[in-house]
Amino acid sequence: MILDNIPALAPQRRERLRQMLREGGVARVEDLRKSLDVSVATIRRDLEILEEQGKIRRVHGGAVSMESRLEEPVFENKTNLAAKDKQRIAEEAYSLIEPDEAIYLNGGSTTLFLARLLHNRTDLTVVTNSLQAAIELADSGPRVILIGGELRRISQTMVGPLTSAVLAQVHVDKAFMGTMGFCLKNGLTTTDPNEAYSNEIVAEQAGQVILLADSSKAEKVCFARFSDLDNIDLLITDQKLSPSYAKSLPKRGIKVIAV
Amino acid sequence: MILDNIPALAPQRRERLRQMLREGGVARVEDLRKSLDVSVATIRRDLEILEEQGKIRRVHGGAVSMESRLEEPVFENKTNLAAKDKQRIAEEAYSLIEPDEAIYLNGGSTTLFLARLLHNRTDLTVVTNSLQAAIELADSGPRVILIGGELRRISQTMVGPLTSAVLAQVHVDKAFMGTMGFCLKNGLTTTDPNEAYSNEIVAEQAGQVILLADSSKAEKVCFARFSDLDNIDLLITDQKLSPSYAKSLPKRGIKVIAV
DNA sequence: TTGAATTTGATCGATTTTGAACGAAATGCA
DNA sequence: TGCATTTCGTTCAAAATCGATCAAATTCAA
Repeated sequence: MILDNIPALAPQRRERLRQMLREGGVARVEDLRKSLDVSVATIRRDLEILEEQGKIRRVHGGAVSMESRLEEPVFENKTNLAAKDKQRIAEEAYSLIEPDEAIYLNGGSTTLFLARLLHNRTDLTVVTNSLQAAIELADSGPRVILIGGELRRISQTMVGPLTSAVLAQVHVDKAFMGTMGFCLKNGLTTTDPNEAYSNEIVAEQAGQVILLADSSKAEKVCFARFSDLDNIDLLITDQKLSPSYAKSLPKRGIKVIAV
Repeated sequence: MILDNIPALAPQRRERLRQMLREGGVARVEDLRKSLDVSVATIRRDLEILEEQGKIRRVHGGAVSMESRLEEPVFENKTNLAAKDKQRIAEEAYSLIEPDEAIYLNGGSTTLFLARLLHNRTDLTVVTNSLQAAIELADSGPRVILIGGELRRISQTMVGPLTSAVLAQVHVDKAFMGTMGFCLKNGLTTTDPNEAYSNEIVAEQAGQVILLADSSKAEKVCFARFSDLDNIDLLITDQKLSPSYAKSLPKRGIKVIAV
């Protein structure tokens, strides 16, 4: 623990507030006050400033963090089983990438795992609608082409009609796609039609479509459909996929790799 | 441990200040005074100088180091140079934004300051090619449209021919543009032709073009030109712009606001 | 050494930050 | 619904910090 006899500088204190809120997601004013050893008035003023900066949102009794922790629960928890599956799926996907290829990554945590493996691959071109993937590769790595469009905050992806403008002008060898659900009857589905729109364009144009989906996605159906299952060339999933189901996919022309 | 009875020379002392701040991240004026055995007035003067150089940021009670102990970021970050001027310029620019407008922000530190003021403006639509601006607004704020294109790492912006695909489909009321240099004869210039390309498209299409440029940019000329000075409707700059120069601009049809 | 220019330290009014007080608003409970 | 409790926003005063000013000290150049 920290024992500041001297009061911390205001920005320091606000940074700690921000962090505490980020970690817990929410916090009450009273708890924050006790942790930082200042008056509630100061806490309130700090929260007001952080709200002004868009970092948090104030609610009665405390505040909630507004910073996207979409993937953090997955990433921080290395012991998390789902995270391990996703990591393995991403590694398997990585092994399929050949030199100098152009690949597509859509939004989602599995494809973000894959993006994290690409820092040394300056030979590649990565086309993506995932802001987080672009951020991950913003410092170094392959050539990054982020397709334009409207930012969908909940998924941190670029979506909407504007995406087609860029997608129409590029071609990728392999599209690595995450999805909310895949299903023999209903194909690939996701929650948001705008999201589905760009996925659909990519799935049709890509040289090869490779689905990255852990077994929990099997036979899940969401609102917006973006592709037939037949469009898929390869599914990389984990070993918890039921064997009978796994056997039915090759009959539809889909190769399956279970890692 | 330390026995400087001999008073350190001013540059040495400032270097020590810089180091102490870098090590601790932050420090209060009083502690620095005790460490260096000079008066608070001297500390304050030194901090002022270091702030001007962008090495630190002064806050009430002390200062925060702006130099990461980790590696230097690969992209150039001029956010800390003339930060006060840029903040004021951004605030003036903000006051010009009317409800429900669509605005454009290009890359650069001044426009990033402006982006930071927009967190509450959910009425706006922000079109930008700046990855950092998009990140700033990724969690809350206006509607964000990031134009597609290739990521130029050094400026963290989306550039290249693909940008025109999206830009052709949107219209903004006001374009707030940063630049590397503006010049009566050579117009607006920046270092990279790809960067210039998208700037040029925006400057031609926008309802109003508002140049955000601190006075150090005056009469600077860089490699790639992207607009005549006559395209500009308004220049927001700081008061260090030479009065004679400031007077010559209105003759070219450019309103000048010096903050 | 002398004198000008710069740097430093001290002073003091102005500004900022903080904590406490209190009425207003929101929440929980009967 | 009505009432008790908690939380919020505002106001105010105290404390800390800041910026401006000026005189003393130091440095530099002749």
